[in-house]
Amino acid sequence: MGNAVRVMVVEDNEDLRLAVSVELASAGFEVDAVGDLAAAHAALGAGGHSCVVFDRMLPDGDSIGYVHRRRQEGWSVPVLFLTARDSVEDRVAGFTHGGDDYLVKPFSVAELAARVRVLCRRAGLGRPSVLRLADLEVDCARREVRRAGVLLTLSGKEFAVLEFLMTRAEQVVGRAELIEHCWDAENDPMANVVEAVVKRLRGKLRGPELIHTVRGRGYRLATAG
Amino acid sequence: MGNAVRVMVVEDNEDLRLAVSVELASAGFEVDAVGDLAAAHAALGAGGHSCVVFDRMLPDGDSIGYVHRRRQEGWSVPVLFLTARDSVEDRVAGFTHGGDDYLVKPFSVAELAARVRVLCRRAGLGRPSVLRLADLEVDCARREVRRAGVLLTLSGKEFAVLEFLMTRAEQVVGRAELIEHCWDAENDPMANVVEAVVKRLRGKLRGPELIHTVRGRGYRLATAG
DNA sequence: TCCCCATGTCATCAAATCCTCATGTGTCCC
DNA sequence: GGGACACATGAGGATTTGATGACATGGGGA
Repeated sequence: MGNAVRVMVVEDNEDLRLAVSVELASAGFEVDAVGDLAAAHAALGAGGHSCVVFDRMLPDGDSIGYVHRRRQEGWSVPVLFLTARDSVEDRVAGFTHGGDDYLVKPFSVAELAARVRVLCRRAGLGRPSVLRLADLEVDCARREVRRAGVLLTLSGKEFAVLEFLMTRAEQVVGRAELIEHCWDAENDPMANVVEAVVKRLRGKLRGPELIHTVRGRGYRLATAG
Repeated sequence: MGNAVRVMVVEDNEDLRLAVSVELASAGFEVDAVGDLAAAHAALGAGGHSCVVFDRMLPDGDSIGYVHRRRQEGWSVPVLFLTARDSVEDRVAGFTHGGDDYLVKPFSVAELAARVRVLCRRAGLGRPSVLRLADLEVDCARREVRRAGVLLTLSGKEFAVLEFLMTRAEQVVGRAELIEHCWDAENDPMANVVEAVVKRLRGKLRGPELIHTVRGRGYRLATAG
């Protein structure tokens, strides 16, 4: 979800880029993939990546030089180089120029995923993803909810419903949609489960009402009218 | 010479052991070299090593199993495996069992030195060997835990679980994740092993509760909330 | 070898959670 | 005003989940 660890892949060969991206994504990473140094530089500027996988040779330059320069500016995101060369000098060069690891082509994507995991662990884990509305904060990663700064303790269902309403803030969410997303696909609850949960939620979300009911259509999370 | 970085080499082939030792020594490391797991275990007991180079197969056992077991006890010194095998599964297995890097024979001693340097740097800069949360201190290197300054004696499992929770402080850690990291890969989800260990931990960690259970999701180490 | 302690297992307890039902309240349309 | 409808509310009970204590087992050290 929102708080996945984010990884950048810089590789000009499209097939390889795709294969690597797919593997890393299926390993649970959030992946950005670009084809040259210029694009990488632009995307990295925003920050937020826990690790970067660089092909050594790119259409607009050698990535080792790029990394070396950025290291001198204090850039510290872990880097893994993919290199076609197999000479020892090259390997050592990669390390001494700010690389944290390298992999020689051809390599296994599974192995790449394992190495990236190690590097990311080292870099610390991803940033919190927190949804906000008025004085309400929903931290999806930590499963925490705060209203006006105070921590609320919600049950699983309560959190699930609130989180879903939050992702659809300002929109009307129907009962069917809510059931579909927050309940297991089997239950055909005749009873008013949703109303019950919403009531408990309202009880815990003290303060100005945020969950508005739209008669005949569902609920809507919003600050005002 | 007193404060040189200290490295352990565990390799049964004498020629190779000598070659590696000489190279690492000339690279500025202080080197201890032994030929089997038993000797390694004895020498490692004293602590003080920043990195260990393990041959995969040793006369008295497979070093991967050894490292995996020690990781579960909370041992955290970076490890590099030397392996004759070149299959991808073996490589990945090395990582998931607590290895930080590996090298396939035949390898260049210069490259080995480069990798060892990286591992030692990681050990030094990476995470501090003592983790803190409120009045709780977990010294990963010494395997010591203090609460409000008083030393607690924890069993291996207890320490492993606490350390893992500590590295994920403030986050919710699921039972599966816990089992994956602190137990051998087989264990059935039948019994409540985790609950048992957590209970014992709570019993020893006197004072304000630090291990909070998040119903339906797992445990969370935190000061409040 | 024997004992002790760490660890895993089981049975049982306590509590949180969630669903259901019965009923109350408001709204809209005739 | 009176239904019909949609939602709100509150209580009770069933189910799930974690906590706890007792016990079995087994490996390591004295």
